[in-house]
Amino acid sequence: MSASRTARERVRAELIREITEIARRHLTVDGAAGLSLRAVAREMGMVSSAIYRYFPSRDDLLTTLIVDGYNALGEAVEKADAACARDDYMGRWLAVCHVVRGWALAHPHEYALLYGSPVPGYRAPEDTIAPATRGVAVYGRILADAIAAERLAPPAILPEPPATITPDADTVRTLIPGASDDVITRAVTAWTGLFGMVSFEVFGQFTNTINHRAEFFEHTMTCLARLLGLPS
Amino acid sequence: MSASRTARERVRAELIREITEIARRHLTVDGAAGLSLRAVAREMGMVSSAIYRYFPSRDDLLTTLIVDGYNALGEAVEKADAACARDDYMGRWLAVCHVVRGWALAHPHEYALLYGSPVPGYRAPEDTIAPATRGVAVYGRILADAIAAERLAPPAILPEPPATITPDADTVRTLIPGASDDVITRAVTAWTGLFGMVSFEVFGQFTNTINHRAEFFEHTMTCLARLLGLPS
DNA sequence: ATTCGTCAAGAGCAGTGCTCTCGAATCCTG
DNA sequence: CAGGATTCGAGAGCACTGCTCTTGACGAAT
Repeated sequence: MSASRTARERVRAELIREITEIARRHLTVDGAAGLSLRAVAREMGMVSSAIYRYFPSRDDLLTTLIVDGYNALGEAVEKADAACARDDYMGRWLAVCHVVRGWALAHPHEYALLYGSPVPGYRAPEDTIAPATRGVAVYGRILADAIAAERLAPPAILPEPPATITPDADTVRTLIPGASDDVITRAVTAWTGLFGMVSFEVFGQFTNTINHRAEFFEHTMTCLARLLGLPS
Repeated sequence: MSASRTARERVRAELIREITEIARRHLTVDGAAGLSLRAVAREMGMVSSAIYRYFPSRDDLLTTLIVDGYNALGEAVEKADAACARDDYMGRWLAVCHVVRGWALAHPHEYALLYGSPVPGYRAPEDTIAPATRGVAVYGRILADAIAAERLAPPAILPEPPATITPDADTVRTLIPGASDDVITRAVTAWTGLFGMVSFEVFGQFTNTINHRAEFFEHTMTCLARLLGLPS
């Protein structure tokens, strides 16, 4: 029962892989709503009903694509972070920002699937939340490292967060050990700022407005880092 | 040719109104992908082909819904701003934030249509860009008023933006007269931060993480205002 | 009163997700 | 190795979608 037992299981795993591969290609071309089980089956030389042997519904196929997307982005984030000097906290943050933006621009439909409007009658299953935390876990590690090295110096321009959010901050603190409530809220603000910026760009909110987007992005992410207190 | 010429045009306008009304109700219930021309026609006691007398395609119906959405949100923003003292710049900004968040939570599918992933093969026509600027115009006016009153004092914790983005800043400056490039970038950062936060909440990115969302939102928006330099 | 434009209705096309049944191929067990 | 159990692909079919085209009826202008 190591990698593959029977021949049937081998071909089954291979078929599942091939289906998701074709589906991902259709997704990147036509978007989530254009993903058709019948079209995938047609391309595989199968009949549509045969697909249902491998994916009980279209939503399940979509779910694995979402999971794959989170993993792909998460892995890219991990690699970008790993390529930086451990004590270059600002560089690590900017690397994460750039790889998120780059991945989103390279795979806009997949990005939309992860961070855009949820698809129609689709309910996000439990399987998606674990891989979804992969990217933000890296982010938390960067901040935790900076805190541990006493290099995080957030500028004292903000009011203290209300005590109401302490329980929520506790949840986030599992990702950023040692962070105060103030740092937690700054961290979430910067994180949502990153994705807000990327979403605005990917979803076309910047058309006819911001054209030097790479430079603009670079600068605004640096600003968010400053708000966070990351050392330059 | 004043309000209504012939009886035929009257009933035609009324039918268009009724179709969009039913379509909007279907939209808020089932989402954009669940919006079906046939279902709308069925509810009106019409046959599906009759709808095409009034909307040449499903995308055109969607476009008017998008335009209506931008106008509804824009009008809400305008009203919220108008209800504040003109020199309470922080209050006006927070009012805008709250009304955006409230409207998004009350109409998640419509919000997704405006600020989420663009629908499948749908290309945003020109008609949508004008109403889309209604909300951000209010935002620009708030900042412009604060600048004119010399009450905008952004904390000097950020690096100067690169000169590359000056042409883009010029474009935004038509909305915020008198703003420096630095203020412009801060303003865009705060604006995307607002929508990033709202999108994360509406699209379910905060589930199992941030639960005291109203308080959290209030605080983070205050932080963004501080970054902007709005007086408390 | 007749002509002309507008309209609702219906049939129809091509496509979708999904279910069911039916042989055939494959696997596991005796 | 043989037989029963599982799994699988194929096909038909249901209910639904957006959209097109034709047909016949109604109302308004000439």
